[in-house]
Amino acid sequence: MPVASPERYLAGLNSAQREAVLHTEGPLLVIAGAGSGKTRVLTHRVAHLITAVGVKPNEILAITFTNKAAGEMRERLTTMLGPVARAIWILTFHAACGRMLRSEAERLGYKSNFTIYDSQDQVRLVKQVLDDLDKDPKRFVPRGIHAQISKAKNQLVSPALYRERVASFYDQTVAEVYELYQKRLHASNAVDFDDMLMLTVEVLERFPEARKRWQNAFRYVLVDEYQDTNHAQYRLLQLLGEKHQNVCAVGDPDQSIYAFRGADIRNILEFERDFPDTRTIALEQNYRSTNAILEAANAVISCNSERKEKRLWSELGDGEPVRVVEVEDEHSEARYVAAQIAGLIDEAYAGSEIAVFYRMNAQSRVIEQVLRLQGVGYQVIGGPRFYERAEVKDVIAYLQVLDNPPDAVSLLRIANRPRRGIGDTTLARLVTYAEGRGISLYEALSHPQEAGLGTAAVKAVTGLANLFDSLRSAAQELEVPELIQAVYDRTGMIDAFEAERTIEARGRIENLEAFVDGAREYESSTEVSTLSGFLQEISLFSAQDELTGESNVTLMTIHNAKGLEYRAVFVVGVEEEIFPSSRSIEEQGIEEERRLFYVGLTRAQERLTLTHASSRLLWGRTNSNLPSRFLDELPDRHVERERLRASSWRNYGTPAQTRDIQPRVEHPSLETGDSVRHGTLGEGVIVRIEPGGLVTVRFASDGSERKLMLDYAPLEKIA
DNA sequence: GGTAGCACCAAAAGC
DNA sequence: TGGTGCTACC
Repeated sequence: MPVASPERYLAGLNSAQREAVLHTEGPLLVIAGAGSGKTRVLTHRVAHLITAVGVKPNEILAITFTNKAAGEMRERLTTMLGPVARAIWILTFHAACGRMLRSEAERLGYKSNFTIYDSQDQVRLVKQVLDDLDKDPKRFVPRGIHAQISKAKNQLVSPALYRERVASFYDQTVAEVYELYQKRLHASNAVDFDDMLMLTVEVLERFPEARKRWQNAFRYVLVDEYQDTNHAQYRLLQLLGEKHQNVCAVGDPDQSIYAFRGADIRNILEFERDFPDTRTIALEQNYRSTNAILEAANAVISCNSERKEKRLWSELGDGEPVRVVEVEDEHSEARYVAAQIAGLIDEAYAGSEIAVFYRMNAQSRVIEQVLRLQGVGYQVIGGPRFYERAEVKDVIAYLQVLDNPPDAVSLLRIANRPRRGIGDTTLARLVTYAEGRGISLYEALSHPQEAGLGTAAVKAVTGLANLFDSLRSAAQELEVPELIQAVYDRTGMIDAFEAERTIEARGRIENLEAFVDGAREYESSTEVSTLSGFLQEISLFSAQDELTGESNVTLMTIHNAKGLEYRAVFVVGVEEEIFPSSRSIEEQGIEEERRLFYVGLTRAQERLTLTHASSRLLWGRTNSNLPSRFLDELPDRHVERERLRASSWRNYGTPAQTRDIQPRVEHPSLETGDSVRHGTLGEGVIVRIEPGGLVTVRFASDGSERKLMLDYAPLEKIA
């Protein structure tokens, strides 16, 4: 069994890191620059608390934002400490709140097996409520209203408080919707994602016994990515840390990029004010990138005024200069990036060590096209998540109704899926009837006649009620995977997809099968397998762990890239209106945009290339964008700027040119160092040959370097 | 009650 | 340009 000894684990740390590990008592703020070994500090600190300070594992609460981060931390601690690591509370904000809330749910009138609604469910519920209140859905867009409600909850604004603060007619409507929305959730024994935080805070604030219980439970609290916390999360930490004051926040204000979803950078900037006698430690030594890359990043971020001064440095040498390349349009940009990637792979970079970042998902398409054409393996991170797929959500909705029958949103979702003749009219009647009688929609299913339904509808609804009866008794006897199978069989979901006979339906069936596999995994990984337990687990799970790509080049938005690193990074579309985005320019969000750019730059270990196009087709329109202002903020040192000649690129990478079999053959007769003669430019020397038939020639006449396409340039070798 | 076709709109995304 | 959500029609 691996046991960490202080000598061993302290030896691998620099002095700032060591101090952060050893300063165990009282509030601690660790400003951790990109690549400065933040996770190392967190894990070592926990190990130190347990092995040297003698803290019990279950007295430590380590909070992250993502399941992935929590999983990684647990894994590393298991390596260091062995099985005791299992008892530490290493959880996401939501999972931690979920645990506390389940055991305190009764205080707020919920049952502990409450259902958790994701954002899709939330919007559906808002829609229903708007409908019931007879609001014009054009004036009051469900998504927009939901955003308001979510924002209010993040700020711990209850429906009552919201109503007090109403400042416009629109607000007035939101207040009405918010109130009814919250009542509906409660009636369904359901909470939404935002409630998990807000209600946990409410329990801790309103019930002193609960507050004492959890304050005593956690002697030490650690939070990762503190710069991304919103007000509710901030308040939660205050409450939990109030007694022991052993709150350790780790984060980097320069990497705060989630204001748009409620994160408040002031939480980290004002931590020292909020927790008196805070010790602050800055980690500035970077173990990831060359100095060329860090100097570029430092120069850009220093243009922000809302920050804590910090300067990253590394011992990894200057490295290759950062390259800024101007291309003609998004197609030549894609071809250029593809050619460069091919070159890196020739230089023995693995595909998985290379990434392409963009500001918005829509930019990935062109890049994907060219990479496919070039035969370069790639994976795109982002896009629809497994558990958000419609068919998967359908099964989950069935399971949720079985587990928690009052859950009306789930019941409405699957009442007519697959089609069984229960339309909107029928459902509306049932809903009205249920409300009139003060019963749940589920109970109303057993009284179709009383609800005033026609003969056909009565038959259909009775069929549904019977289906649920049969599934509920199945749920008593079967394990989760078998129960899911029973849902497939008795609802005819799979049959319905099979009848479609389309590729799309095939894919849906595969997803449903994968879902059963997921349930099997759950069953084997837990001691007591229950339906409730399974649902709780998956409702907080979401795929960010698709990042396991083998040898593939990775394509993703910069937001997705946070926390990751690659030997070579390309950032495309570094143009005004794109990056910074037009919205951020209008709304004065440039500082956050600059931080996002900074996050992108600091992902690179060795090579960093930034491209911008002089024109670009976006949303059916061609725009000419200026190079991004961020490019002007780069230093001259270690930065190389070049412009690709349009003509050399026009046809590169198009199907006729594609070398399918041997995509990267070099021109056989030329090597670096060869002398060549160009038809119009005269004599020169080859300084670089890149795959894709690209050569760089330094011309003797003026010493200038030009990038040329071998296939087109009038070049001949001279002796 | 189901579906085809059209109009509309457009960032980023964790749980 | 491409995906989505609603209206009009079968």
